[in-house]
Amino acid sequence: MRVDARRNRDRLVAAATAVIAEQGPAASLNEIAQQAGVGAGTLYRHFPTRESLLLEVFTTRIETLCARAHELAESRSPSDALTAWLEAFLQHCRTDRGLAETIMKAPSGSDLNCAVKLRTAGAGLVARAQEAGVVRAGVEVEDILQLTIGIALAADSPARAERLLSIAIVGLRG
Amino acid sequence: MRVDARRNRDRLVAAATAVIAEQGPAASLNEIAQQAGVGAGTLYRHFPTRESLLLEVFTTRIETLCARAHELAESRSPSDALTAWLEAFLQHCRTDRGLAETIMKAPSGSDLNCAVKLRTAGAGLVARAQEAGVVRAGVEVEDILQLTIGIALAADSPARAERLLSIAIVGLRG
DNA sequence: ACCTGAACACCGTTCAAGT
DNA sequence: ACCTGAACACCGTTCAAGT
Repeated sequence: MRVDARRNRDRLVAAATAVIAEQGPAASLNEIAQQAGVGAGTLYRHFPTRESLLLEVFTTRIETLCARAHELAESRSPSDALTAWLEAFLQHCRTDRGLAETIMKAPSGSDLNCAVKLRTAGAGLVARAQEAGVVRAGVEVEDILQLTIGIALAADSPARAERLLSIAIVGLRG
Repeated sequence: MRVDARRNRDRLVAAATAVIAEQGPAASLNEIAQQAGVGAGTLYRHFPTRESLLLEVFTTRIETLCARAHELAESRSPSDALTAWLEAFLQHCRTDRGLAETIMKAPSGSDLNCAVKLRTAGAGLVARAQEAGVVRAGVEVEDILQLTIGIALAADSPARAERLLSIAIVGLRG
């Protein structure tokens, strides 16, 4: 990769992070390119779809969540660890609607590994919770993630989101 | 209301129904106006926001759901009635993403009475279910509707949606 | 190889001009 | 009173032309 290409890519991600934080995940791609000091075509070469750009922007946040999963697995009971992690995930999805929507729409066989990482991190917590009998057998990580994302998208207030998540968690026990 | 105004309004709703069925709730308003044989300005006079047009289009469907609530309340047990109604609601939201999103975004104090009607119809079923001990006290209709809408929005397949709803219903019992 | 930026076909929304 | 439709400022996306 040529040095100027690398530099342009970095600038695009930085600009996208700033603009998306302001305008949300539907932010204008032209504006992102302009703010990065780059032609529109360059943005499209580096990121052929909007989703690919969004996933790049969210990578840091997703990695934070994965790290949190490992911390919780070591420091808390199976039940507490899963609950705390889902609450953290819910917060992220709510402060960043783009995160929720992007993960939701990412095809399950996606080669974009950050969504995969998230599923893997969650799977550990879920398995522990199932062994402890807090989550009934047959429930998949994917079920739990989608349920949490749905709550993040549909809840009309933070308090409601918390409440719906706790209802969902009770439901997981069977 | 002048007769031509009335006629234009009807044509707009008919055109919107057709176009939205094809293109989803983000369908082009210009195209709807054009297909209705009407100027763009006329659409805006009758429906100042996209949401107001969407709610008009969905009114029929929402009334169907309300009627179903009353039928179920008379013919089934409290538990079955609520479950069956939520399944019907889930189906509607999934076949018509616009329905889910529109209801979700409709301000709770909205004067658009179709969303209110839906809440009222649901409230009867929820109250019965609570008396029967199938839904724990403290849960609001609004909680249940938002949870179901969230599931409709986030689930990646019909089978998943069904599964998530049944998890949620278990959670409602407390 | 990589980048630029004008060009294209759209979008929502407004508003002077018509009837 | 109500409607029309051209006009405006956008949008995503492409692609010839440049370095």
